[in-house]
Amino acid sequence: MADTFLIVDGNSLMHRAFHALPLMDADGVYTNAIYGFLNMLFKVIREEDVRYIAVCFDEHGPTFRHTAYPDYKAGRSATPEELRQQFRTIRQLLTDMGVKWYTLMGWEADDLLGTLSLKAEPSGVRPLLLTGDRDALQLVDGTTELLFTRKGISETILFTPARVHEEYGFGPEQVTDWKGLAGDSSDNIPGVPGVGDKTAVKLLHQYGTLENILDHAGEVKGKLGEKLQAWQEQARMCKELATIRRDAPVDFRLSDCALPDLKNAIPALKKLRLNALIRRIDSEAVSSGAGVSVQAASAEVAEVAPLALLDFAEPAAIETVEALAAWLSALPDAAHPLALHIGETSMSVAAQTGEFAVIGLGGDLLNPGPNPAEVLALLAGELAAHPAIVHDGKRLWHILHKMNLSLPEKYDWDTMLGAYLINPQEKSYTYAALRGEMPGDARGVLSLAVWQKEKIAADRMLHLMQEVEMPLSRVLFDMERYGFTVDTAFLRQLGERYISQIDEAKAAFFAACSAMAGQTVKPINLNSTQQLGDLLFEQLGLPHGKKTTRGYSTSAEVLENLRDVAPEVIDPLLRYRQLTKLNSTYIEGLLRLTGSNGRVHSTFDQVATATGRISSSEPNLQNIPVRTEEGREIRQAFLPQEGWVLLDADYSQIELRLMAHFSRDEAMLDAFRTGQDVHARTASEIFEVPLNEVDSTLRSRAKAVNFGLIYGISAFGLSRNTGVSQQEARTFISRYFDKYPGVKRFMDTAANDGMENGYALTLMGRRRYLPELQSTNAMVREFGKRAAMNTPVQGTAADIIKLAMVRVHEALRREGLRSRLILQVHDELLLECPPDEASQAARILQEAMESVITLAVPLSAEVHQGVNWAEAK
DNA sequence: TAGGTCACG
DNA sequence: ACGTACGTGACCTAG
Repeated sequence: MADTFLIVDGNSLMHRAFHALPLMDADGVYTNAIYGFLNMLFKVIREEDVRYIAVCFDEHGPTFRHTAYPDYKAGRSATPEELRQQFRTIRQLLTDMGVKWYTLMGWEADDLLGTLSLKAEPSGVRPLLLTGDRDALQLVDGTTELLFTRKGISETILFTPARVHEEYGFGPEQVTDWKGLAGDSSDNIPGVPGVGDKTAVKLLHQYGTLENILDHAGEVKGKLGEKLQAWQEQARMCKELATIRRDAPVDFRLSDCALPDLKNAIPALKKLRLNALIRRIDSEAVSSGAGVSVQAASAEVAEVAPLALLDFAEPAAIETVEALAAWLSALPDAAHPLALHIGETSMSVAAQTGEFAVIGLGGDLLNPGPNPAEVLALLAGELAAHPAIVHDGKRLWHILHKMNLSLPEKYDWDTMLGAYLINPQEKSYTYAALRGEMPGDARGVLSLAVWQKEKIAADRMLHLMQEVEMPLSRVLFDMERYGFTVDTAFLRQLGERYISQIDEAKAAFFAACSAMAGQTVKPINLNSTQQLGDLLFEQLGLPHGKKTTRGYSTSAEVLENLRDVAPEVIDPLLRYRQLTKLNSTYIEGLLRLTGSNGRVHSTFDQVATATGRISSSEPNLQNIPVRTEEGREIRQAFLPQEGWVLLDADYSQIELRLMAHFSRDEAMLDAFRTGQDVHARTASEIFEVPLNEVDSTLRSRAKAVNFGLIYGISAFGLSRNTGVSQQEARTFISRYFDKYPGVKRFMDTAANDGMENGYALTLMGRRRYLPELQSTNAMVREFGKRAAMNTPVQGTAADIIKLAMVRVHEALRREGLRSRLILQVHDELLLECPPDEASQAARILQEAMESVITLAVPLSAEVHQGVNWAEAK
């Protein structure tokens, strides 16, 4: 095998390292880019068995590209000083090490890569390019390969011509054609306006080269064709700008590039305090993991339970129900909390005063142990009087209720809910998973509870625990118990209709495929994305977009883009997808879970989400269709108890109101205080048109911006979700922040607080740890920032509706009503009520929801009544 | 069991 | 900077 000649794009790698790693410094001198660069270099040198090496840098000053196109790279932000100084240092370091580096006035590093790889070819070496710049993919051919850095700089991917094809759907020789069409915003190369990556790939598939596309622009239908014609000069120029030159006048001798002894760098690395790198050179362990770990000193991380067990008396081993009764009667007075634990083969009880008993339930035929039902009845009787300490109260309430036993009067602590508040992102909240070294009995539960109480008080969540989460578990217990009536006959009828339409869609799809292929295509399992991808993209040759780990993506988003190419194939397929989803999840799934009483009893999981929301499962009643007319029909099957009515109340814009509250942004506060249509108002502000001239397009764009804010906005996300270009999205966002500076401040503060504290907080003090903010991977850190911005908003909305549920539940009982809460869908509550109670219940509901907390803007809830869920919306 | 897809707020 | 909107659960296929 030929010797490897590693040719490095120093600019690209330094930039990538700089942005991927947190700023590190040695006495005020920044080192993160240098560290990342060398780390990657050492890793590749070892893994690829490098024999020759050269590093290329840009040289400041105009290049031939600027001469051809004065705006080249104009939009790019200036290199920050923290990076510029590292560029100076790295050149010196490379010189010290004896690593050959190249730079040439008027030429970019890419061009040097192209030139060196070409010049080296005759020596019979294997040129291997190392870069994070996609342009360089055009240099890949039979001899030259390319290592592309990914995920910041922590990974590389090796490109051969075949791999380029696989990844992008076109070959190295088409890279420049692609750039000519789609442009490159980072270099300020415009391409053809309105043509993005996907359209460009589609065109290249059809016509091969840019020139051929432009020659046939007349055949391309619609707006796209017009644009191609109008912008053909620009496209040609962009292609030229993107073309890497391979004829730079450099003085190159392979022998200059022989790999030197890396130890030469040690003194300089010492000065920069890059000890980890020195160790790697020393030990020759220039190896695995370019990953670096840097911990922020002050950021807190989630704590785990301590091991300390409280003092207990020797366990009383109890074997008979009579003995248990005697033991219980000797317990201290009812003011003391009592912990109860139900195990597989035993039950145990522990008092805060130190008493502890275990009752084995087992035994055998000759010596039968106590009957679990009798034991539980005794314990429940005792527990009813004492404040109860339990793990997963809701589950216990179900057990007691099924056995017709009374529930504890006072609820002192729930270790499952405690563990959730301490850290809402544990994998599992079973007692077995949480107890650590604690015994698996009531002593352990009690000890854990005592520790948690202290911890939660210190974290200022006692109120959230005692006034929100614990009372809520009783409310959820009732909701699960009551269930929701389902009209099974109606569902079955709807299902039959779906099935016949599914058959039609399927037939239409295969007919269209056969017509397109010119022969009968073999039927496939339409539910298999693999088989479907093969049919669409291999057999029919449709242009494919994104790829997934297993093959081609066939998501609705991808299919939507193929509609103008082959509507007769795509439309029935989308229809098939929609109908099978409705039928299998919402018709068959729901029917399977409907009990003989005609009701479904969902489970509400109080410890499932990172933000404080509850989740619903078996069935999930929080994702019943509503957005499309056809899906919405399913809601007609959800009924109140016979003869009753449904009330549906939802918070209006609760998350945006919270954004207004947190940010105290004047314009936003004003919108809510004066009861304006917020999205219209936003549109009027950012598009600078009078309120009465905001049309539906502007309003819906503004609405998307508002949504984006709640999610921790990014231009990419906004563009992908609305179809506007990334450039436009950027403009919308910056105009938004100009008009709503308070919101901008809030977002920045949220991200900063998260970084400093290590967690995000809601209004009621719920916390979510964000270890992602300490990651060395820039992408992971960005995610952490968005979560830091979103969690206070989503989490506070969750706090608020939870408290409202507790209040509504209480108020209904206090007023002696039979009306009851049966469902929560994040910002919406559903009640079923006897008709004569409906108006009173509606008042209670609205009043409780709106008065739960006082914010800087009013909370508003709208209540509707109906005979089914569709009608009550 | 994991990944892809799609239903909801 | 080469990836990306936040939070969920159910169904299906493929290994």
